[in-house]
Amino acid sequence: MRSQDKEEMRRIGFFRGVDDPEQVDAMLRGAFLQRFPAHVELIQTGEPADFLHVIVDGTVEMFSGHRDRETTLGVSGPGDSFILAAVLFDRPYLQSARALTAARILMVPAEAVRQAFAADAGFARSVAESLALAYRGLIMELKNQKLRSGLERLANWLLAHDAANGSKGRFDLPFDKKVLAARLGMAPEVLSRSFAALVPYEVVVQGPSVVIRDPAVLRKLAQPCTTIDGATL
Amino acid sequence: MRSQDKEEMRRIGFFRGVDDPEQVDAMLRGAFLQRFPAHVELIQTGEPADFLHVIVDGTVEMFSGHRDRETTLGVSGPGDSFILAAVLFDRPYLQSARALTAARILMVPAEAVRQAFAADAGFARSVAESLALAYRGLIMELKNQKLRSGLERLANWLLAHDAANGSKGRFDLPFDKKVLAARLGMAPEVLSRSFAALVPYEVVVQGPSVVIRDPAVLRKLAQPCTTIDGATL
DNA sequence: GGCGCGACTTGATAATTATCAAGTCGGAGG
DNA sequence: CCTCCGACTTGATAATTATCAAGTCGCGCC
Repeated sequence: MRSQDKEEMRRIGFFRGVDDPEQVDAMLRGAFLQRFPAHVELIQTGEPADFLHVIVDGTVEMFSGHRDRETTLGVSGPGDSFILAAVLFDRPYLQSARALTAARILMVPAEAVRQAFAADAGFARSVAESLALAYRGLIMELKNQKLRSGLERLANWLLAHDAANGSKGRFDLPFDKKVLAARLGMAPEVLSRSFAALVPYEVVVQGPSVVIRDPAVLRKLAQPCTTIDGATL
Repeated sequence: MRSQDKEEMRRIGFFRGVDDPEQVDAMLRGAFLQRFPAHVELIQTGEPADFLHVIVDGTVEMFSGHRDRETTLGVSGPGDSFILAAVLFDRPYLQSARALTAARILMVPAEAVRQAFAADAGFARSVAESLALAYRGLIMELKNQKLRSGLERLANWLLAHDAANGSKGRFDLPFDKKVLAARLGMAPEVLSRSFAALVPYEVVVQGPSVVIRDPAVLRKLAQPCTTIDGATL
């Protein structure tokens, strides 16, 4: 890793909680900062967790398949990492990852992460906090999946995405509809029909462009709830 | 808490990773060891996380509702706790808990847990490991829910439960079928029909008694997979 | 011991979602 | 600039699941 890249990596959020800067250097010593084009698979389900991947730039889709089906478990961005739990226990990945856009990924050797975890209390706490946040997100997602219909999930996703982007009532979908469908747990055809079903609720879609003309009406259908949709921290 | 109870509580698995025994004493100082009868709701979704609950004896159902639906997110037993993530961040519970059997629950004040987390590196690591384990369990559960049909989930649950109980090919369901249905993400009527659908796969059910006459046949339908069903550690 | 309530099963129907097929359109690569 | 491939939409049908209703059975409480 180039000196100037190392300088930049020292400052990323992932290392912020580390007490001893020497631990950050130890983790960076064997690390790679890799640039990937879109569509590349970064890790695969079932593979041993040799690296912790930290997203510096770009968007990554976490997904997995079983038999002839595939689903998207989450979409991650800068500051997120994958997969801490697999690295901590030195167990195979339970998910695959694919770059949705061009991405820069810091790949930290798993052993170095475990050593820092064992040696640095601040880092251990930081890891615990990341895992707690991820855990809460998954509980919300599982509730979303089990307690709501596909249409409700879409409506709530639209409202949450709008809120996270300044509540302007209009935005472009950040990724393909195929990915959004998988993320919401439905087939692409069903997402298409769900968007059509939202027309009476003043939602206008043209390609990736979405306009929510009357959020209050959509909210009536969606019935958002902080324990499923809320910001976790 | 009685002296002898305190002695017993010092030794539970939850405190095993703590470096400084004084931290365990500090957590136990304001703690309660409470006995609850079956059916009692121990915590409710949306409530502030004032205590960390550790199950000493008994079985607890983690569940949540939305609008007029309810689902079971997990069933926990001795050694498990709830809910670490809420306590760490001092955020409301995202799940409710109900005793399925009579239970003894150690209730540790949340503030004391946070103080020990900040002060004791061994405890912080132990918390991180618990959260990592729980996280992996949830990923498997979300995959189970999104990638399999209800019948497949039941078949895999039966095989996993049998394997966890000595692979004798016969066992009694550990809780009501209503709870199992909710746990698997289906209505009780659908569970009933799913059991009936398993008759051609040599599964015999009488009340809570289940016999798996030919595990190989059931496995053919279930298609178990370590990244969805496997033991996590 | 009897009564009442909730778990469970079964039947019927509605709703939701998946799958298959066919066609359009846009973007990427040659 | 043209061609090809994949995303997306629309139509049709199958599969899965939810919901409602009604009846049975077992357990707990009085």
